Amino acid sequence: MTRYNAGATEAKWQKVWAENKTFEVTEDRAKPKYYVLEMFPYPSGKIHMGHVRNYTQGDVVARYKRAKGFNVLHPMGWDAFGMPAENAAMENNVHPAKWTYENIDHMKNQLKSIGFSFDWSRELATCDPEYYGKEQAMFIDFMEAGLVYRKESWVNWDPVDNTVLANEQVIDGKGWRSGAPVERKKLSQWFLKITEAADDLDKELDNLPRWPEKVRVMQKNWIGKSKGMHITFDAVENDKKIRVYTTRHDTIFGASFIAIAADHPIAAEYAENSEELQAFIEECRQLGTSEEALEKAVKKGFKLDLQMQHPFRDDCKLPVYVANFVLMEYGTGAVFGCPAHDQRDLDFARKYDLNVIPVVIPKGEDAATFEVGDVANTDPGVLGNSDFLDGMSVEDAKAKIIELGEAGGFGEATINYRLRDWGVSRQRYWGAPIPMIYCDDCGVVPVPKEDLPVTLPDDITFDKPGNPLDHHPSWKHVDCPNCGKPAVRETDTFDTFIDSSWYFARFACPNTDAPLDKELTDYWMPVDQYVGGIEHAILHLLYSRFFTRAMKEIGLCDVKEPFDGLFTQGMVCHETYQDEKGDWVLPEEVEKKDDGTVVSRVTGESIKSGRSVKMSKSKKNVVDPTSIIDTYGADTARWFMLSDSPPERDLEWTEEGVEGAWRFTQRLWRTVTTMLDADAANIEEPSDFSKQAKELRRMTHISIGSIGKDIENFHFNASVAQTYKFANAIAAFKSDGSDGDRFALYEAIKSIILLTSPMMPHLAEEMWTMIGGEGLVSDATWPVVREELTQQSSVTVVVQVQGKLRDKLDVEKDMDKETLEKLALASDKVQSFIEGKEIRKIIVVPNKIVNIVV
RNA sequence: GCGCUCGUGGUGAAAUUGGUAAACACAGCAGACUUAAAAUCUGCCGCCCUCACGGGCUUGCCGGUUCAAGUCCGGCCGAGCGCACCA
Repeated sequence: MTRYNAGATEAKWQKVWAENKTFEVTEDRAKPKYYVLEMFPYPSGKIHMGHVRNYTQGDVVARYKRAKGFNVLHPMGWDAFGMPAENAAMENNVHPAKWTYENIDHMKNQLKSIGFSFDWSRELATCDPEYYGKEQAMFIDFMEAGLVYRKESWVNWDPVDNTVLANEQVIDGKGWRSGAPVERKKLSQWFLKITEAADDLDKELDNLPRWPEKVRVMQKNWIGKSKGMHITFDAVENDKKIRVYTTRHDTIFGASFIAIAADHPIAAEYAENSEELQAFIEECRQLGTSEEALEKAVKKGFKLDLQMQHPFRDDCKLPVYVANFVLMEYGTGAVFGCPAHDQRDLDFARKYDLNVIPVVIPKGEDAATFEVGDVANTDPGVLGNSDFLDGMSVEDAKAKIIELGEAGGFGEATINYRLRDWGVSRQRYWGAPIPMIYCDDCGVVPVPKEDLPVTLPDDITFDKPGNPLDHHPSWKHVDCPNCGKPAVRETDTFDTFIDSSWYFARFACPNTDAPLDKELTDYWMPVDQYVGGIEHAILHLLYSRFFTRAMKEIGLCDVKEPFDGLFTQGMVCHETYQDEKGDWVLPEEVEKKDDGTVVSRVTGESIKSGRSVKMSKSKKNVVDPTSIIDTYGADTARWFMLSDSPPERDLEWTEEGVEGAWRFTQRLWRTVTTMLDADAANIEEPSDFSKQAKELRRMTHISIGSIGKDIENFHFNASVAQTYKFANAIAAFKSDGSDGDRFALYEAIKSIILLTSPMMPHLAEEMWTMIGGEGLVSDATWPVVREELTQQSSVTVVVQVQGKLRDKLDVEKDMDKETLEKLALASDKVQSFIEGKEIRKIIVVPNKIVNIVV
C-alpha cells in the first residue's frame, strides 16, 4: 500500500490552480457574489500559526461558497507600512523597503504552500506608491469635504525616539519601544473628524447582526455615547462663566463645588498671577495615565479665588477648584461636584471639607435624616432636599432641569462622546507621506492631484533620532504649487491604520486609476465575511467603518458599512518550556519522556513545562508552520487547525493532535484507494437497496446536510467530527457486489471527497482524479441533500419515570401517542419502577420521549 | 469600579436550542499482526457500589421554574477579556 505523498501532491495541485487561474474572479453577474476576506498580515518576516488558522478558516468558507455557486472574491495583500521596518533598518542597517519586500516575497511563498484559494492577481501592498498615492488623493478629497483639519493638540511624546506615540503605544506611561517616560507635548497634527460620525457609528452597530456581540459592545463602549446636559455657571464677583457637562443634572441641588481641568482656559488665566497654581498645573500634567498611577492618585484640587452662582439657589455660592481628576479632553473640561452621589466628588469633598447634600433619597429613607458616609449613594430613589424637584423621579427631575435651563438660557440637553477625533500624523519615515505643503504666503496647500503620489525618498539615514524625512537634505523643499515660492512639505506620514482602513475596497478594483471604481466597488462591497483577530475589535474595525462612510461621502462608493459579517477567531496557544536558568526553550528543542519528565534535546538538562499561552516569540512557544507543512503537508495542518476547538476559542497546538490529523489524512486516502470501485460511476441509481446500503446512503446525506450547515455557522470542529463518522462508516462498509451496494459506496466516496475539499483541498483534488471526477474538485458543485434518504423508518423513543431514563423503545416513526403510551407502560423495566404507584400524568412527545409521573 | 464572555470525563470538546449528557477525537489500557519496533486492526475507557445482571451519582456551587434543565430565572464562587479619574 502506497502512502499519500502530501509534499509532491500539494505542490502539483497548487501549480494546477495557478496555471488555470482557478481562483481569479471577475464580476460575473449570473451568480450571486460573495466576498470573503481575512485581515491582511503585516509582513514581519514569516507566517505564524495564527495566520495559518485565520486564513484556513476564511479559505474553508471561500471554497465552500464557491462550491455552493457563489462568485467568490477571496483576495490577499500586505499591511506593509509600520515601525518594525524602521527598527530593522536601525538595527540591521537594511533599507525598510528592501526588508519589507523580501519579507513579502518569503511570506507569499509560504501562503502559496498552504493552498489557500486567493486571487493573487489582486494582491496589493500598502507601501506601494500605486496604493498610497490613491490614499493621498482621498485625503485631499476628504479635506475638501470638510472631514480633515489641522490643530495643535496634546500628544504623547517619546523624548528618546523623538516621535509621537499613539495612545496604544504608551504602556504604563512609558514608550513601548524606548521605555522612556512619555511626555505631554503640544504639536500640530492632522485629524480626521471621526467624531462627526460618532452617532451613526454607534447607531448602526445595531444593524450588524452578523458581528459578534462582544465586538459591538466594545465599540459602543469606545464610542461612549452619553446623554446629559451643559450648564453654564456665572461667577459671583465677575463676568466669568464656566460651562460644565453633566449626566446627573437631577442632582443640581446637591452641588457643592465646581472643578475644572488643569488645561482649562480659566486655570491658565489664574495661573498667570500664581506660581503656586502654575506648579499645581504642572503636577497634574505629570500625572501618569497608567492604571496604577490612577489607582494611587489622590484627588487633589487648587482652590481659585472665584465663586460661581448656583442657578436655582440664590444663597448658594460654589467654590471653584482646579482638580487633577478632571479631564480637559472629555465634555467641557469642567464639572459640578455633587459629593453625595459621585464617589470621586465625595472623596474630594471629604478632603476639602465641602458640603455633602443627599438629593436622591433611597426608598424607605427620610430626606431630612438620610446621610452619606464614605460611599457615594448611586441607588435609585426620589428627589429630596431639592426644592421644586422634591418627590420627583430621577428621570423627571432631569427633564425639568433641562426645560428650565433651556428656558433660562443657561443650559441645554446635549449628547457627549468618549470618542475623539483621529490624529493621523506620525513622525515616521515608513508610512504614506501626508500630501500637504506649507507656504509662508499661501498657508497650507494640498499637493495638486497631478503631482501625486508624493513618494518616499530612497536615500534616507537612520543615524539621527527622529523623522528621517525631516532630516533629508532636499526632499521636503518644494515650490508652492500656488505661488511658486519656496515652500516645505509636510514631513509627517499617515498613521498606518489609514492604510488598512480601505484596502478591502481597493481589492474590488486593484488596477483602477482613481482610488476606487464605483461600479466595481459597489458590486463586491460590503465584505460578506470578514475573519480576523479580536485584537482589532476597536481600532481597525472602527476606523474602517468611518473611512467607508467618508468614501461614500466623497462619492467613491455607495456602501457605508464595510463588513456585513465578522468572525473573530481565537488564538493559537502552546505549552511553554523553561530551562534550569529560567530561559525560554523552543518546543522543537524539548523531548517528553515516557515517565512524564521533559528534557532538552540539545543539552539534556531537565525542562520545566508551563501553562499553555498564546504563541509568542518572547516565550519561544512557537511552532513554525513551514516545518509542520514539510513534515505532514498543508492539508494535515489545515485539518488540525479546524478539528477539536471551536474556531472562536483558543486552540492548543499539540504534537499529538497534529499526528492524529495526519493519521486521518492517511486513513481517508487509504479508505478511498482500497475501496474505490471506479466502474460504479456508471451504475444508474437502482430502485432497491440493501439495509446496509440504505444506512450508508443515510449517513452520506446526513453528512452532506450537516457539514454544509456547520461550515456556514463556523462550526468547523463539528464538520470535522461528522467527517470522521462518515469516513468510519465508509471504511466499515462491506459491499456484497450488488448494484445497490456499489452505487451507495461510490456515492459515499464521491461525497466525502467533495465534503472535505474546502478543508483538505489538495487531498480532495487527488482523490477526485482517482474517482474520475470531472475537472477540478475546486470547481465542482456541493452535493445536494436528498432529504428522503436521511429519514429512518424506525426511531428510538426514550421512556422516563420521574424524568429518569428507564427504557428505550425501537418503534415505527410517527407512532401515535396512545400506542406509545401503551408500549411504555407495558415495558417490564418501566413496570418495576411504577409498580403499586398511582400514575398521575404521562407526557408523550412522539418520536422522542414518554415521561411517566407517579 | 463598570461592561462582556466562559465554567461539561485524564485532555480538546459535542449536545438538533428544554427532551437518551459525554457524539467525534487525543491520551491511556488490553489484545491481534510482527523476530522486534513503527504503522495498522479489534476491544475497553465519566465517578461510585457489584463477579455479573443491574443500581446510584454526575455538566463550578446554592436555590427556583418545569412532567423534564448542561440549556431558562435568581444568588454565589472561579477563570478570561475589554474599558476605566468619562462627570
